[in-house]
Amino acid sequence: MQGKPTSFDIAQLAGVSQPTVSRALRGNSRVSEQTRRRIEAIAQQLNYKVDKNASSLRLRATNTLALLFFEDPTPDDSMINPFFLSMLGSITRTCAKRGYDLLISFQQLSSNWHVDFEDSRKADGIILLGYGDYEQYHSKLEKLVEQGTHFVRWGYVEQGQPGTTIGCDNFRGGYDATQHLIALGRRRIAFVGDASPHAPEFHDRYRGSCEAQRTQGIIVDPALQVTANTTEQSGHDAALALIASGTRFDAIFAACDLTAIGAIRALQDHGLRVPDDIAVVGFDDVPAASLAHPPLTTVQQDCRLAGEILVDALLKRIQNLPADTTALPARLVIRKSCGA
Amino acid sequence: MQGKPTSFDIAQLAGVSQPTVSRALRGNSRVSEQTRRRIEAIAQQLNYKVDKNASSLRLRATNTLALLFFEDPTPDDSMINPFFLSMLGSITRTCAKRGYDLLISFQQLSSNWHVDFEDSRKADGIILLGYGDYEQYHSKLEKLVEQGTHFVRWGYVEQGQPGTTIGCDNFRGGYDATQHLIALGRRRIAFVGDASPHAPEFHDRYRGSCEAQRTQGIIVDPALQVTANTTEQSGHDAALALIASGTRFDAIFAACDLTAIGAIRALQDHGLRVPDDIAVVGFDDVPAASLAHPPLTTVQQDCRLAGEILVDALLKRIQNLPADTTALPARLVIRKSCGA
DNA sequence: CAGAAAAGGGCATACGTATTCAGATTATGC
DNA sequence: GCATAATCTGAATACGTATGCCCTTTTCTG
Repeated sequence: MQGKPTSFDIAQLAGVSQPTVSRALRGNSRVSEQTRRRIEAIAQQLNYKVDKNASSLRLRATNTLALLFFEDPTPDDSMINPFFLSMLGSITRTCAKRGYDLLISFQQLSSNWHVDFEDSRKADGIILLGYGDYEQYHSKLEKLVEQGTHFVRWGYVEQGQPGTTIGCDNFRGGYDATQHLIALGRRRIAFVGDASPHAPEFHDRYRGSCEAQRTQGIIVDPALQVTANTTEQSGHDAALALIASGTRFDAIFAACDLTAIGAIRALQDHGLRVPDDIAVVGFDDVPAASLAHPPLTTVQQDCRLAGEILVDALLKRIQNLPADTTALPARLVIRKSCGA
Repeated sequence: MQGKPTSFDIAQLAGVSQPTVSRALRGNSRVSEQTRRRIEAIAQQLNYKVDKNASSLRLRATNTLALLFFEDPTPDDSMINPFFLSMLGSITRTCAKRGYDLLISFQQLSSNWHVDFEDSRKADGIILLGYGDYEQYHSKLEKLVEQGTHFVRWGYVEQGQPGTTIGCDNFRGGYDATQHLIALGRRRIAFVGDASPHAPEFHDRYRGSCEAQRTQGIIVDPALQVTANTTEQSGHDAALALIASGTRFDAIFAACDLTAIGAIRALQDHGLRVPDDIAVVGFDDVPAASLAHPPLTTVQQDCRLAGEILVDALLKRIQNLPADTTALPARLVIRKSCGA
């Protein structure tokens, strides 16, 4: 025997056949306790590990999940939205707990990811993470369903969508954030983010914000909606545009924390005090939110829970059990930036 | 044919044998251009993908790398050092560029990671990332070498270590950071971080700092070294301890940015102005560093470059080519927190 | 104590691909 | 025109594991 030992090597040393080794190590009840122990001892001694490739080939299952990140607008290498990074941490850990390996991959939304991982049997199922143009996304999801690929998705939650989606209650988050600003006496609340239906999560946050305003008798001014993507730079630029427009405003609800942080920087650069002159609320509660100056009030998405639910939902789907599309609660975290 | 198509299915439709399909799709020159095209067309049409498990089994190569994170002290789920997250981004992208998949896994330094991934043929090699007690680490590295496992490591750079290590010039980084503080007129420079040889990266940063001080005729006061780990909380606590000790100090060099940020918070909570009263320099240049208030002067490690080099070095090792242990330059990034 | 059932283990084979070796066909050189 | 080389393709097989099926031995059961 040279190279890594195989089940045949173990079998020979244990004086049994190869199938017996396989059965023993997999816990098949048809091998006696005594034999099993002997085999296990020898396997351990030789540092034998089951060859995952051969095993997966035979079992038609890889015990591996694939995590696909989409980054539509950012050809820039370095930046990953910290919110997704936090989720990644939770997903990784949950996979480990469940005995699965995790394959990760960054994809352009436009590429052919939807016909790769499972078709080549690299993974038993895939988790989709990321923002992007929903139209483009949606059609690919349908293809995944059609192919019978197992997948779950983090994002915009709507019953009747293809597959299982886990997301947060963006509408409610937007509502609560805005409600908070109103309670602080703010009346001219700007929305910095993509309010178009192409970005349904952000669209929902915006809708929630509008609803809260209407409930309080505030007439929503379209001039207060400034489009930005999820980067700090974009938030900075949008805030500058807002200031330049001359529209009066006393608060900003930003579609995500990075945007909010960028906006705060722009405000401060213009001598506006946060929160005294302009109150700001973000969304996500990324680690940087509490570090911002002033600390950012934001709507927290529970990454840890989300990661767990995503993985568990996917595992259910892999076993062909039903897994429901679910909206997790969004929780307002009040910090200093919205005023006392 | 039911289920996913195999090379036999393609062969039948193309009127050739299975081996010909395999050869055609792998670009073996011994199949005619015409035949290849026909086979490729049919494969595409049926959405045929090579079964990775079967392929890997046969080729004894997986086209997959494994990334192992160590988190020694942190049983806390949520926190991953953002520096490593940045590196993760770069590693992932480089893997993709090189046509490799990436398997990621979080491990306790004490677990048996060193006999898992490659033995079970899940990956062709592994990348090790993370801080931890070097003693424990070192012995496992030796075992990896002994087993012939392909690996590269990010961390403390020293010629003659087992395997290939890529790291940054921590000594130089510490030197430059401290030199900068001295140039600003600071003379009582505290080090917040683990200065023990068990944490050789940080130890080197400390040594560099001491060297810079000595060069300028400053006598290093051991009372100014306060131990902390890499978390914000720990930096906060260490700064409090330093203040409580009554030792006079006018600057802090923190072993990493999170520690620095925590320390700044503690200083500010005590009414000390940063940088006016106490100048602070960090290490890593994580995204949060520029967001901190005031923006943090720090020593940048080039994550993007590091990730690329790690992957490429590992690929070399997998091909049994030499891959040198390398120290990348550390670059001081001056921001506001160290005074004008 | 006979017959049946249960327990334990081996034989053969399948999973899907890639390569070695040999055969077949066509082109080339003299 | 024949030998030789060059080009293309197929048959057989190996990679390492897991399981259906069958056979042997032991243990019940009445």
